[in-house]
Amino acid sequence: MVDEQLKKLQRNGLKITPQRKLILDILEEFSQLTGEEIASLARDKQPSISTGTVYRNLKLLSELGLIRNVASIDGIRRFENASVHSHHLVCLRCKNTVEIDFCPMNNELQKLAEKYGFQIADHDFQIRGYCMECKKGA
Amino acid sequence: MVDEQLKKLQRNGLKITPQRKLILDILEEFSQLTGEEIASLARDKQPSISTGTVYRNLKLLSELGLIRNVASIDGIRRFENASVHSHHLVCLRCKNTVEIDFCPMNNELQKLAEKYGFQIADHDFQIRGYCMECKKGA
DNA sequence: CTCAATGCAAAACCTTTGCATGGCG
DNA sequence: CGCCATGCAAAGGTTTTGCATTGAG
Repeated sequence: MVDEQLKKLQRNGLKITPQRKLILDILEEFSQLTGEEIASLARDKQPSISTGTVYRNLKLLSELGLIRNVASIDGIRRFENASVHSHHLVCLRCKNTVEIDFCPMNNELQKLAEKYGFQIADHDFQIRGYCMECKKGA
Repeated sequence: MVDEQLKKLQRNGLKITPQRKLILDILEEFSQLTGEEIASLARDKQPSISTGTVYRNLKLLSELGLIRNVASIDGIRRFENASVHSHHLVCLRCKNTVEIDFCPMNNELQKLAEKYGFQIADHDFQIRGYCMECKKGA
């Protein structure tokens, strides 16, 4: 996992525990996982980990900005590693993601928002479909 | 509400009930509502409506494509009317939305996706922040 | 009339929380 | 060692479901 993440924990007076490492590791490997999925993957590696701990840490890590909730068209809450500002291609089948070097946010859009007196906080852009592997099997 | 929506119900052998009309009406007026909020607004107009009916219909109308789940960074599931392809400015406080005439999807992006062997199904773009009214009060 | 849809209430799910115990710094 | 974090289990909130009844076509 990214060392910076652990340092950020420490800087905030929080402890580095095996459980937190594990969660960060999982979100390093996969993106777009639900709380349940993360808990399940965590249990595979450390059976004693409790669901409460997983959710508590997901919340805490979100607040620290290390991970984030992501948009999802199906309405299901998922998490991803927040180490980069990025937009994704998300595979609807395997849930794997491909980062794309494209951000729709631009000056034109900023001005458009201002025209409505709207103050932008953040944005989200997501492209959903099927990755190369899953396209084959479909 | 949009008459087309009712026809689509009929075309699928489904019935037009006061409850369904009500839900569509509510999502005509407001966007970005949670299931609970919709149920609550529905109860205001028709106290006898049951939560089960609301959720059953939200699911059914989603499957028909009349409404859709929307992305939300806070992980909370919301619904909106699917009558138009649109992108929004969403106010984080009052939940009102402003439609913007801007779609990030373009040829460049299509090609980028193809480069990864990715087959695009749909996409979602959302700008969050504060509307004119809520900005004042903040 | 008939079958789909509703209301009601219980169940299922996911997430959060209180409390005693354990373990990182 | 002290205090934060964990595990456990119970509580909370939202969504789903079974069943008898109602009502749209």
